[in-house]
Amino acid sequence: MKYHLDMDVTLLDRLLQIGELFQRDMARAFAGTGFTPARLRVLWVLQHDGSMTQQALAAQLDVTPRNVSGLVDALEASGHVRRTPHPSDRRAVLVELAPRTARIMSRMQREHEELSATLLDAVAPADRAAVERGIGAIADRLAVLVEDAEEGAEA
Amino acid sequence: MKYHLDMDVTLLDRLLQIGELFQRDMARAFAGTGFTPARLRVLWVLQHDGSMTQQALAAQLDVTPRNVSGLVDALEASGHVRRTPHPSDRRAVLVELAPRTARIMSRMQREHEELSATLLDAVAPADRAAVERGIGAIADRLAVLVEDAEEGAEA
DNA sequence: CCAGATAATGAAGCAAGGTAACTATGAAGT
DNA sequence: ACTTCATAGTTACCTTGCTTCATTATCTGG
Repeated sequence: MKYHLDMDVTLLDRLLQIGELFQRDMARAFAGTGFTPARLRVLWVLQHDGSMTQQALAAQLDVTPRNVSGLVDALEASGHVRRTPHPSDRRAVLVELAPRTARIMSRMQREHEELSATLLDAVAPADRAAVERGIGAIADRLAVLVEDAEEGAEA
Repeated sequence: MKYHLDMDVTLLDRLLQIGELFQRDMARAFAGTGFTPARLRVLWVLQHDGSMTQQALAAQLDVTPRNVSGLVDALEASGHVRRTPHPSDRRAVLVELAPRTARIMSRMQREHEELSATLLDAVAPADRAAVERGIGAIADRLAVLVEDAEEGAEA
């Protein structure tokens, strides 16, 4: 009841639809858990790259350090993350995932891979290789276009 | 500097990357114009389906009527939209696109189609048909999965 | 050893988007 | 006619994510 698939559906329409569906599903899956998108990104980076200082987190997430403070505050209050003193720099803290949360993230990673397989399974076998190549090519092309646009906007 | 494309990049990773790139580009393109995603969706629906009441807009956009009020407030203040009295219901107002904004939306539609063509152009010619079929199949499968999940969550 | 950079936080604020409770109007049944 | 109920919008308030500016504590290089 939300997609007007009547006429002229472009490739881009479909890709946007996919993006929107992902967002909707994320929002539903984490509703009421206290996991917001920004907080999930923090957890994701910690899972992927291990403990790090808030400065490093800010750089990875491309947000201000002040912001990371707030996000880590929330995650620490809910027990998903711990602040431990940095071994060699008493100004800094190391943010690390709580073991329980690390397990949650691993499970999410697994579900992520399963979903990927399920989606590929929806594609006709003869088309799969082409789809994987094609989506990669589209992502790369789009990355270049967006980067160029951003550089142009700075000037 | 934000995508870790090192190992094990799944199809889903690529699709998520594409979604994120779109969002980034949208955010950049409309920064400073007062067009936010929610407001753009309002304009899009008005362009596509013509003038309607705020209730109808709320239903189309799947947001609360209150929210539509705020969005229309902002769009009216910037002159992109007009509120006119409903001819037969004095409670309701009809929201209509300003002509100038309708032209802007048409231009966006054209750019949208151009971008779609550009992205398809990045795909090897021999893969194009398969990619179009495949992305359609993925979008459909994902739509079913998300809807099922939402129904399951209600129960 | 001190001048300046750096890590984190406190205080305040902004824009976007959301819900809940309220007012005004319409519609339907007796 | 009039009571009841549904509907259209809006006023008030909350949360999230993010920002800037100022402050404290610590590190580092001349």
